Amino acid sequence: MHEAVQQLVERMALICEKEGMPRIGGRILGYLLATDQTVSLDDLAERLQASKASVSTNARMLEQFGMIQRVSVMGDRRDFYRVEDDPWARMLRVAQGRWRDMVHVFGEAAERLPEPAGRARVESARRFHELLIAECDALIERWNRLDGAADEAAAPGRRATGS
Amino acid sequence: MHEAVQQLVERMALICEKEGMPRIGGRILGYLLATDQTVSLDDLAERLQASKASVSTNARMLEQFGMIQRVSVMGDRRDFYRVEDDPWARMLRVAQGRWRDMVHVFGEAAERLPEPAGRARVESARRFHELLIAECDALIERWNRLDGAADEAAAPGRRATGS
DNA sequence: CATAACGTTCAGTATTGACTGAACGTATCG
DNA sequence: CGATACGTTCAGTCAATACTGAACGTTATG
Repeated sequence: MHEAVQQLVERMALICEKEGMPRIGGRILGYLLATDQTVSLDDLAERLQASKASVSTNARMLEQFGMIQRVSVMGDRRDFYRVEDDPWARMLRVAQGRWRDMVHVFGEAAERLPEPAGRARVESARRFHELLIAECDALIERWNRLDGAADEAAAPGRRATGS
Repeated sequence: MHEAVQQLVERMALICEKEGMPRIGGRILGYLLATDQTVSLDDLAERLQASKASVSTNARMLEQFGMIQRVSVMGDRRDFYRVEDDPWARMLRVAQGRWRDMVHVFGEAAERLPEPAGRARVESARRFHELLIAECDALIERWNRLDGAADEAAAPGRRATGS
């Protein structure tokens, strides 16, 4: 395994761990970002030196987050994985969901808290997260324009299909 | 302790835990959001049913994140804590720091990865996070305007100092 | 100067949860 | 229909870490 790939894998492992998700999830994401082929579950387990069980669980979690994609190949019973077309925008969508929960929590608290100042503060927190959600929509839209333009300039007609 | 306060405290505990920080940190933040007084370390420990050691550690962590503020009172040797004026914008600043790290990681990988498609993907990830950082600045600025306006409308000249 | 009231640090404990290996269910092939 | 090759689930293990109680250093106070 190429040294730069390995470095990215390990760094993504630590980054993802800091964000609260399991270390192996970061390794999978890092490896799939680096390679252009769709990789089978067994291959992932072997390359990342992890058990099939762990890779299976974490890959499905990443799929849930919309960051990687399970792809089936005709004539092959194995599952293959590749990174999603735009994993980061999808990641933001997940974050938006969490913020929506916080909006709900703050909204409820803003109505029921005993102290007026506390209510005002929590109401402010609610508005902040609502703004966050709205701005994220705008950000994603802007990113789609930027990203599409840059990719076309760099490599017209991309999306290599791997193996 | 008022039921709504307790509910907010526990929900913030779970939210913060999900984000990867200790549960008691969330409790402290929730309680300080709800109450308008500056609270001593002992009081926090008693109200949240936690040890002084734990509260001390987590309070300093929250202070590091810029979400709460340690305030000293003349004639009193105790430390008091209150929530920062705008904890959420400060939270975003911390997130920006993490994204800057990711920009660095992706930038390095984009130069060294063996496969061209991988390089393009990682370079795209780098650009995305740079956009994220830039947009956050704009968001914070917009929030400052919105928040100031709304607060003035609701309670001209607030920032009650508590006990 | 001794005592008391702080906050912090540290060793120890307990709990969480990530990870593994084996068993399982299922589909494909001979 | 048996055998094989998958992915998933589950019980068990292990490491990380949140949390606690006690000891410590420090500052005020009688």
